[in-house]
Order: sequence, then C-alpha cells, then structure tokens
Amino acid sequence: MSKQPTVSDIARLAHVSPSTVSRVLTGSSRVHPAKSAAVRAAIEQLNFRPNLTARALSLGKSMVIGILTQSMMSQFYGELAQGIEEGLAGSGYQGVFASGHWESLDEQAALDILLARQVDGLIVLGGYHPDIDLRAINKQIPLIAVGRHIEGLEEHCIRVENASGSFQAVRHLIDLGHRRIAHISGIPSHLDACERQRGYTEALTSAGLAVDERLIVEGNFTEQSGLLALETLLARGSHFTAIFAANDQMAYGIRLGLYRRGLRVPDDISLVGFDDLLGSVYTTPPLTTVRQSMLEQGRQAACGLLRLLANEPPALPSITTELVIRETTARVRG
Amino acid sequence: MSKQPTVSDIARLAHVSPSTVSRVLTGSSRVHPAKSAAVRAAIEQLNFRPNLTARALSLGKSMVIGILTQSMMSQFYGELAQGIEEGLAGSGYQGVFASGHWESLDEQAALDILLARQVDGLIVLGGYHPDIDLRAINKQIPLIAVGRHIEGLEEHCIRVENASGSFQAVRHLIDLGHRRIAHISGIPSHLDACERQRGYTEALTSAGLAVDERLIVEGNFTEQSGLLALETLLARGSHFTAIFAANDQMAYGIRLGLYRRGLRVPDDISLVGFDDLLGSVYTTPPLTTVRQSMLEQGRQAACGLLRLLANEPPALPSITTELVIRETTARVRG
DNA sequence: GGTAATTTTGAAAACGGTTTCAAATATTTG
DNA sequence: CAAATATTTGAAACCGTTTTCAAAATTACC
Repeated sequence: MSKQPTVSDIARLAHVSPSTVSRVLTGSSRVHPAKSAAVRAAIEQLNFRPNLTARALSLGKSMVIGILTQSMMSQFYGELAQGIEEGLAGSGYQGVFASGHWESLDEQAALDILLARQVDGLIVLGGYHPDIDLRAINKQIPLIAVGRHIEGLEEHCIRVENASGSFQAVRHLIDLGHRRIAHISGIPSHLDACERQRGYTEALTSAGLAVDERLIVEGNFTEQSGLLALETLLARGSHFTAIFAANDQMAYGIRLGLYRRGLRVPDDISLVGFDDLLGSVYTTPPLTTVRQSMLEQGRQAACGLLRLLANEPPALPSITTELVIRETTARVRG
Repeated sequence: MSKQPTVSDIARLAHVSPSTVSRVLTGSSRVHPAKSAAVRAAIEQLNFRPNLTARALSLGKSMVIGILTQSMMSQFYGELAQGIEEGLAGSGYQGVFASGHWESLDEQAALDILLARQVDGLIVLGGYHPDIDLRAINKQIPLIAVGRHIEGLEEHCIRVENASGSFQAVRHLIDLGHRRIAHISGIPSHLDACERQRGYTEALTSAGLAVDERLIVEGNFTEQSGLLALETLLARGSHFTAIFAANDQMAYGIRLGLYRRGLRVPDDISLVGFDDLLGSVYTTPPLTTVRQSMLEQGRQAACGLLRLLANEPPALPSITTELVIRETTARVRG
C-alpha cells in the first residue's frame, strides 16, 4: 500500500522542478532534450501515472462526459452506450454512466452525481427529466439528447425518421396483401411512439385502407406488455393478419404470445418490429423490423457533443430508418 | 456560463469561514445551529453543489469504483452491470465503466484510465488481463473479479457452481430419455467453459453413458458460433436428440440453425442453455436453461468490494445454479 | 567580447475542497 | 466571580497537478 508517486517525486528523481515534469507530461512547452529524457526515465522507473483528479481540478476540465441513461440492462440502451463509447474513443474524453431506472427521483439523483463530478458535457438517453431543467443545464455545459425531445433544444436532440420507418413497414405488409394490420403502440407520451403510430396510419390511409381503432393496442415497450397487448387484441375478436409493433422488444412478447396460441409466424400472422436490436437476427424466425441503428445514434450523439465542446454547432444528422425484411412477414394466405 | 459557486462564495454569503461551510457539508464536527442554518440557506440560495473532484483530491478518496468490463452491449455484461449498480446503491460509491472489448490493448488502456482516475476499488468482469498485474493492483486497491479466475486471489473471485449446473441440465435430459446428447462448449481457455463441460461428462458417465467426442463441438459463446457449431455437428452425421449449450447466446444461434434445417424444438431436438439471460423467457419456445443470476453476481461483487473497502474480508458467497425448465426440452420420441 | 534575442527553467499561485491546530467564545463548576 | 472546562470558530496547510511570471542560461549577432 505504498503511496503513488507524484510529480514531485519524479522531479526530485530527475533533478528538475515539478513544473518541468508537468511540461513534459503535457507537452505544453519545450524542455531541454536531456532533462526531458531524465524525466521520462524517472516516470518509467517509478511507474508514475498522473493523477487525473488533480489534473481535472487544476485544469477546470474533467475530460469526462456524463451519460444519463435509464437502464444498464436493456439491449436498447446497451447498444446506445456502445455507440457513445465508440464515438468518444480517441477524443480524450471518457464516458461515465449513471442510470435513472425510469424513476424521477433516481434520475434526479443520477444527474446530480454527474454534475457534481464536473462532467464537461452531458448525453441524456431517454428519461423524463423536465425540459426546463435540461435547458438550464445546457447553459452550463453542452448537452445532447437521444431518444427524447427537448422543447427549445431541438438541434441538440437526435432525430429519428420514425414515421417514414413505420410507413415503410406497414407499406411492406400492405404490399404482401395484408389488409387487416394491427398496431401495438408505445407509450403515448413518448414522441417516438406517436410518430411511429402516425407512420402506421398514414400508410394505411395512403393505401385507401381505414384505420380501425380496435386493431390498435397500447403497450409500454416491454416484452411483457407486447404479450399482454396481443391478448387484449385477440380478446377483442377483430380479425387481423399482421401486427406492426412499435419496437422489437414488444414484438418478442407478441411472438411468444402467438406461439402460445398456436398461431404460426409468418404463415398465419405476419409480424414486424422496430429498432432492429442485435437479438432480432436470432429470433425464430428472424424478425422483420425497421432498423434505427442505436450504435449510429450513440456515435452521432458523441460526435455532436465533441463538436459542441469545440464550440462548433452540433450538426446532428437525422437518423434514417430502413426496413429490414427477414422472415416474419409473408404474403397473406389467399 | 457563470462560474459555479464554491465554498468561499457560500462562506462569504453566510458570514462564516470556508472551514465552517465544509463542516456543515460533511457534518464532521458540530457547528452552531444559527450559523449552520445560515450556511444551509446560502447553499440553497446559490444552488451550490460541492465539487466532487476537489473533494476527492483533498480526501485522497474518489468514492468511485472502477468496473473493467468487456462490452457494454451484451446482455450478459448488462445484467452484471445492473447488479453492481444495485449493490453499490446507497454506499456513496459510484461505479465507472470502461470496456476492454476483449482486446488486450483496449483492456490495458481501460484499466489505465480507471487507475489514473484514482478509483478506490476495482471490479473486473471477465477479460484476459494477466493475473500477475491484477495481483499487483490488488496490493494498491481492493479488487474483485467476476467471470474469471485469478491465480492466488481466489477469495476475490466470484465462484459459480458451473459443474453442478450443467450436471443438472444434462441429468434432466437423461431423465427425459435422451441418450445421444451433444455439447456445444465455450472457449476452452475459459474456466467456466471447462467446468460446464466437466458437468456434462460427469452427468453422462454417472448415468453409464459413454462420452462421444464427436458430439462435442467448440464455440466461443456467441450466437454466431452456436449456429456454426450446429452446422459442424450436423455435418459430422452423428445421431443426437438433444443439445446442451455452454451458454444461452449459443443456444439462440443453435435454435435458429435448427429452425433453418426444419428441426423442431423440442419435438425433434431438445435444447438447454446456460445463464438464463433476460431474453431466454421470450425465445420461441422459451428456453430451458441453467440460471446463474448475473444480477446476483453483480450485487455480490459490489458488496464484497464494499466489505474490502471497510477492511473486512470479502466473504464472497459461491453462486448457486439452478435448472429452469421451460419449453425447449421434452421426452425423447419413442 | 559584449549586447540582444531566445530558449529553458523554477518559485509561487491557483484549482476547490478538508482538516489540523490553536484561539476565541460559551458554559460549568467550586 | 474566577477558574476550569467544553464548545465553536477561522487561519493556514494540504491534496497533486498546471500555469504564469520572471530569472537564468543559452544562442545569435555585430
């Protein structure tokens, strides 16, 4: 448990002042090659590692960017996190995660911790934290949001072409001959959920099909809720040949529900999800879904934040969505 | 972009010294109720948040514990991360993640960052970092490992009853009448993989069944490798009625492979996994598997580390495994 | 060889907290 | 009421780094 060496230790060993050590550490100004070498040797010898905490205090920059997430456990946030990490790689900034667990109090606490740790920037993944607070934070440190909208900070929010994605998905079903297409929607307070539902209705109406409210059931983006929503749908007794789920997780739940009822996918019922999570390639059968690359969103969020930190505009691109046709959709049985 | 207020600002506003402000902040010693109230009011008024970086430097404790993980994206590590977070909750310590991506260089870099940030403790999740290094680190700061073994630091590693778990799994298959049971193993350098394979062979021999090397194929714990391994297995032409996979992810891949070949689960082939990831409840059909709660492991790792930080022995429990019988296993067809 | 311009260096202050120590104030006690 | 004790307080040092500033050493020039 011997103390870690400090710049002073290095300085003493290399017969220079701490200032000089700092200079070779940061490269902030020229130092004589001989001394520089001596310092480097001393660093090597004592296996010195500069204390980033002290450096942060001195510099007034922590070189960490806070990521306010909701769950460390879900595939969705995991991919996002990975993307952010990739986007930050090589920038010198490190990401620190804190989760809100979809609970206001936890979210507030997580945010407080991040801010107290003097993060240099913040990426907000989903969540319910009030817009007004986030706007205030953005006055202090740069902020980017993914998977949520912040009134008045639109250029700081990653936008996904939700409506166009679901339009394509439903259009695909229609092209396969489906006419009675159900929709399991997401939480209505969630902008993404609304936009996806809009794409659904637009696809129907643009094809001259009526929107039947009894074919729309609300879920909450979990597998469990997908399964439940399917039960509700079946209980209503309305006929349908295809289901468009507002996300992949609900599609998984629906898939299980159909299996339980002995309904085959895609023979009896076609199924389409939204997200294209990593796991969707390995469902049986592989899930037809709308890809919105979470990895890409994470990367873009990180890059946008880096731009903000460099005093440039965030320049966030709109995330395109793309229908990935796998094996849960088939031509409706004649 | 106004500067954050500091203790001095509070002190000035409350007509006390910075020392007194610090005292009410930490509660380290009594202060007169009147002054205390004044300080608290000033804190409220300026919306003051103590700078944790400065505090860390002063205290010599960062109150952060580093978590060296391999991937932010996989379900497996996600659940582990969540468990650690839960175990740390309320302790005052915060977890900071850095991932090694199963690459020595990245892992080294991630570790360096964490150490440079003066983490007070370290949790290592899997990975390849040399035992000798980890032993050295453990001399400086407390360390706990999950999902890996460290020679000489056995009491700091979470142990899972792998062999007993796979024994039960294979025993279950035998009880269902299966006699030709294949095994898709994990990376052989991985202790867990070995132990799981050992449980498999023990279950077979204890039932008087021969171990057929041609029914054992090596995978690398990914879905992809599971699918590939199944292809290899089928190509060998040996007959089998059940497959025991060394983890759930490979089981997913195998499931897809079987689907592609038109082999029904569990009617034609029974399938058992290992881990019981969250998603295994929603595969079709739901996967019979051996549960080793990753959440629990994360929690225990966190608690063990907290004990180490309190100078107590880690007292890590052995993680029990439990067969969860769902719907991918059935009595062998007569 | 002496002066001017340049490079290289170290002392000291700063970052924002906590803590030690001794002084000042308040409370008991005889 | 004085002395002894207990409580509350602020000045100053410290944590480990960076940076400013001016001094010292080196190099260039006439």
